[in-house]
Amino acid sequence: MDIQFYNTLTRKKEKFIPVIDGKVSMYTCGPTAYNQAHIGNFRTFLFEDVLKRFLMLVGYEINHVMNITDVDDKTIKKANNENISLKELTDKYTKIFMEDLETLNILPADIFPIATEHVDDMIVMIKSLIDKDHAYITDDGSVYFSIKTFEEYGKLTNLDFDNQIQSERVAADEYSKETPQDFALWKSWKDEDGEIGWDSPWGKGRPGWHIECSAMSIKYLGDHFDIHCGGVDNIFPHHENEIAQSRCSFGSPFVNVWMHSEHLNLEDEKMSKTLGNILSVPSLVKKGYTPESIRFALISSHYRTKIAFSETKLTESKKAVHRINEVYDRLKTLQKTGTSLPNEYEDFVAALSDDLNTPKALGILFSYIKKINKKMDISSFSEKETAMSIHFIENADKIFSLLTHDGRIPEDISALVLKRDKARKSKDWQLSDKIREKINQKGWIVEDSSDGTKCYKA
RNA sequence: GGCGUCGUACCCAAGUGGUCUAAGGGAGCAGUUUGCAAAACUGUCAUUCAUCGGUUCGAAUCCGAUCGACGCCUCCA
Repeated sequence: MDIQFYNTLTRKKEKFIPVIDGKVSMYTCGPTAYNQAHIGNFRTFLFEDVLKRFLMLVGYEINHVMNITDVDDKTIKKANNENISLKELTDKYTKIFMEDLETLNILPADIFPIATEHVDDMIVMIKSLIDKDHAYITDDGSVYFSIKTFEEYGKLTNLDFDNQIQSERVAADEYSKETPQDFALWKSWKDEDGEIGWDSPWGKGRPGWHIECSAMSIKYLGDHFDIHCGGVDNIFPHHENEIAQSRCSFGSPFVNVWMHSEHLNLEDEKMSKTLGNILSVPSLVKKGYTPESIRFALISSHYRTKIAFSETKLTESKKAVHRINEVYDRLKTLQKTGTSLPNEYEDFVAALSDDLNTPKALGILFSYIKKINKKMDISSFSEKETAMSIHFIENADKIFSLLTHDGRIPEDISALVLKRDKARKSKDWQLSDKIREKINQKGWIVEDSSDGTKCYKA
């Protein structure tokens, strides 16, 4: 079955053919380590996670690189404001980022290259761009990429720079540039940078924003790799500039498929610090939303559509996730034989093969669940069917990761549950209700079903 | 000004020329089950796809116009 992905570069869905048969190399733009990543950032990281897991499921070997940006305007400013070293600041937020990834069960990249550890690689690349006349040095020792030397500049963004109305921001920028849209490869040191700076052939300074991704992606994935992802806001200028630098420096095709995820908004508002509506992963978990329901909320819309995020959505997601877990638990109590998969599994894979249509794939999974529940209700479910159902759900879970994996019940709770079961057996309803109340107060829920007593976190 | 996206039930959300009198989830309602409660399971829930025209044997899907929401045009996932 063909896999198709929407390529931002060509603005259409294309058949996915990896550069090397059976292997996929992907680069995903990571965080800038100057604050805690918010739920909107994680929408993108989760899209990338699902993409990667899907490619793994269908048999590809993945080489995944995600950068950590630990030097730019924001990190420098914040470190100097807080009077701490750049490393102190970025280590702190990198650590938090890694923890949040783990919370959401996002598979780690194979390599997380750090920008400041690759300044030499960037300098080599900048040098080659100067040598090839794609870049020029200004009086203050900065280096700029000259966009007019690259014919394809603007292709990714679909912008025509010859007929652009100059925005105020651009016009107000450094006047030493040849063309207003030329972008910095190297920024010369300024007073406000404080201690932060690196030596280069053009004097002390620091790398521009885009060069790190070019240098690091090429270092670890080669100058022609399969997929490069990020949020839509990265299309311009970040990825447009990456293409310009990389292609001009190496003369190679660089990236085959560019994939970008749409934004997540809070209700209708854009998340922003001034509005104070930033949601972090730990803050949602603290409110009682499980990582699984957060995952569901973020993947139940297609990655190229905007999400209006809300707590209502999380509550609904929690119930949907519960439904999957419920049927899985039910299946687990039955005998099974065989290793085959149901026909619906093909539809499931086909949905994901069509530009990673996660909502459709979830729909297929849920209607399958309804079907097998009905069958189980009238107890005409064979051991073979049980096995098929379990395999389908487990395979789907390899991508979505919605089954509750750490449902471990603390000892004091399970002791109470046992005590209550005993009371129920002797029909001491008063005592059993009392214990139930106690368990509820501790934040757990007990339910009596025909399969026995169930207990899970509220 | 340029480039582009979107508008599907009470809410969320697939579907992009015929199998659509439109998948799936949540809510509601009804039933089954149950010591009770909760949960679970089942059934039900859009002759209609922002509006108006057009193309076509056939349109939610293509084209045009209108209305509405939004993104990008060097901070941003």
